[in-house]
Amino acid sequence: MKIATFNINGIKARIEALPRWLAAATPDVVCLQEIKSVDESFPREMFEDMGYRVETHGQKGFNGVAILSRLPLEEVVRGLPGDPADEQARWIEATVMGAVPLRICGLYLPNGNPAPGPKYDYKLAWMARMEARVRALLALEEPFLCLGDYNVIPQREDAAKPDAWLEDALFLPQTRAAYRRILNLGMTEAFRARVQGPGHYSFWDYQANAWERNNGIRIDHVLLSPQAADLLRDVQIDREVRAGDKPSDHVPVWVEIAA
DNA sequence: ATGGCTAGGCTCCCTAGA
Repeated sequence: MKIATFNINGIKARIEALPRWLAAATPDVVCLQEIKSVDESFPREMFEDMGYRVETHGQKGFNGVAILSRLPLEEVVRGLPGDPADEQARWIEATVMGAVPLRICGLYLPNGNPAPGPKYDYKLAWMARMEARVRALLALEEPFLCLGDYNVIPQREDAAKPDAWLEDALFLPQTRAAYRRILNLGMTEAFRARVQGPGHYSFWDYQANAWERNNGIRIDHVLLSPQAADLLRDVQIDREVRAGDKPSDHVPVWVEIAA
């Protein structure tokens, strides 16, 4: 089963590029971030016509996440548990009903800039809530994945110019430590389980010819529970998508799972 | 890089992104 994450930076703006990638890559499950749409405005029929079930958790203007799946989805949860007052649409969970039921968590972790400040406080609080949710899911001892736009640069090798990010919310020591706390619960980061070394990115800024200069960062990640890590067969970053017509500033990242 | 571009709001400039 091929499972992907893709921050599309607006469903309306990606109304051609997203179906183009789906047709070429044929993923079974896709977690989308930054749909920038309310549920009622999401063009679900377009994806249903391509064979996908569609579950959205949108909001007006910003954020918004969704799951597309060729297999039935059950037990959909919208919103990251732990703060009923949080109105930002950044988390959606569902169980993909294949031969092995697979819990999928699609996430759009807060950017957090500028740091320090209230936006950074929100990022760290959100990461603490995610840690609690992952801890609860791990207790079930079942295969599950948390994939999405983490807005975390894990290590220096994950940025073309790491020194430019030292004061940024994506790369501050506190951010990286909070991310490691989630990994240290027992989660496996799929890409680094398979690929070593620098030069692998998932985001290139629209500004300053960042793509042409390969000035990128790797911030879109797939985390696997121990039972899901047992099933990992492949992981890829579809970097060539960034060179297509009217691209998102992120590219898809996907895993192949033996399930 | 004190923001060079992109997206969405309900706009003719603002916020937000990373």
